[in-house]
Amino acid sequence: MEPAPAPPSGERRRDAAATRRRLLEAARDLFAERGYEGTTVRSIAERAGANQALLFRYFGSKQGLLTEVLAQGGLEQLRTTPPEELFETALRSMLTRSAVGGTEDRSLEVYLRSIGRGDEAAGTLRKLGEEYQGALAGLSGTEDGALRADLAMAWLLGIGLMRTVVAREPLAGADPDDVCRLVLGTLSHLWSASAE
Amino acid sequence: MEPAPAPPSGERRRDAAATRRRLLEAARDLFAERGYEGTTVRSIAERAGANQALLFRYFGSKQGLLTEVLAQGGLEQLRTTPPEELFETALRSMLTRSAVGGTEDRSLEVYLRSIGRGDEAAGTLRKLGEEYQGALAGLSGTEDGALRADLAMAWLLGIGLMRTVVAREPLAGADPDDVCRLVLGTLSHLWSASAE
DNA sequence: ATTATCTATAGATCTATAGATAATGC
DNA sequence: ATTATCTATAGATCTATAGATAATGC
Repeated sequence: MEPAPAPPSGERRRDAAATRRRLLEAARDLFAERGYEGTTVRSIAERAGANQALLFRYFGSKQGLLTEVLAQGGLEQLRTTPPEELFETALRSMLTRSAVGGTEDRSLEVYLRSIGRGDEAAGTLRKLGEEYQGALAGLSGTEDGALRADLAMAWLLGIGLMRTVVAREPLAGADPDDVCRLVLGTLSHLWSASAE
Repeated sequence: MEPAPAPPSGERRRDAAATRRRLLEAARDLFAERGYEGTTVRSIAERAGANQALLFRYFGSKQGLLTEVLAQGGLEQLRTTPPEELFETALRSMLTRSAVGGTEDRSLEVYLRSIGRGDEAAGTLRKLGEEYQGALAGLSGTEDGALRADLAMAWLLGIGLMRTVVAREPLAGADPDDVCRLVLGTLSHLWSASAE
């Protein structure tokens, strides 16, 4: 006999590891939807179907939970993509939010929603940004490659901001291919243009 | 005899209009620095050198104060600037935060720092965005002018995000003229490029 | 017996209001 | 007398903790 393979819904077997995982996923989603400060620990616990006190038992504090959420979402994609494809890859993944419920990376959304007080998540995103910058800076042959890389990243963040946070039409509902074509076509001038 | 022309610092003459104005300016600056929700009414009153209860007397609520801050700033500039200069004006005012204490427009900063939390302030802020879109949409002769306007605004916000929030070099410390030249030069292709 | 989970609550916010006080103008 | 300003506090949050309860494994 297998020992209760699938917990019947409504009832749940005691399992600290699983509860911890549910809390982590609930936090990731709520932080991404409402931002760090806009999310209460009680709402996280409720979505995870857990008691609110467990959050502190397992993560110490709300801040500790954020740290772990961002640590889990990774730089993996960045390191396995060649620089010349990097911008397009990042842009596309921001335009098409794959709706998988699993271990989706939503750290960029979390960051975008938590902008208000930079001290919370800024440090973590700064690291991510540096890696992107380093990879993109070489794309332009010019001396100010790093500045151009920053500007490209700024556009990427801005598009994410307008789409997922502001959610304004027509950008929010636009075909990713159309957006890609416009942005990549325009950006090609940024890489190659002289300083004039 | 002039009736107390300049109030000696430390002492202040009773003046409801002036107090109201000071509250408005303090709110504008704090909202721009910390976002709407990150700012407490007490901190606004303190910076304005006024009692916290006066804020509610003069503006009804914290939300009402935000509405007035945005009305005085962004909307006015928006309506008095011709569309073809609008983007550059907004970009420059975001790049060079003129340190005047007067009626500076900081609505984009407020927008940037507050839009994350999709609750109270969102509605008021969304209106500001729509006005910008409407003004910019006409710049491109193409059918998808609104989309291109959104993309331009996305870049504007993204640049503000990278400069004021992420504060990453070299963008944060770059010469505003250099940034303007690169961005405007690149964007000109966005307005004119065909859909390909 | 161990420990995952829950109850109850402390303590620190924050917005907003009611009513008192005191500086102004007539 | 009018009204700008201040005091005091209600009422509604929110994070975090201490200690009780109860489901598990030996």
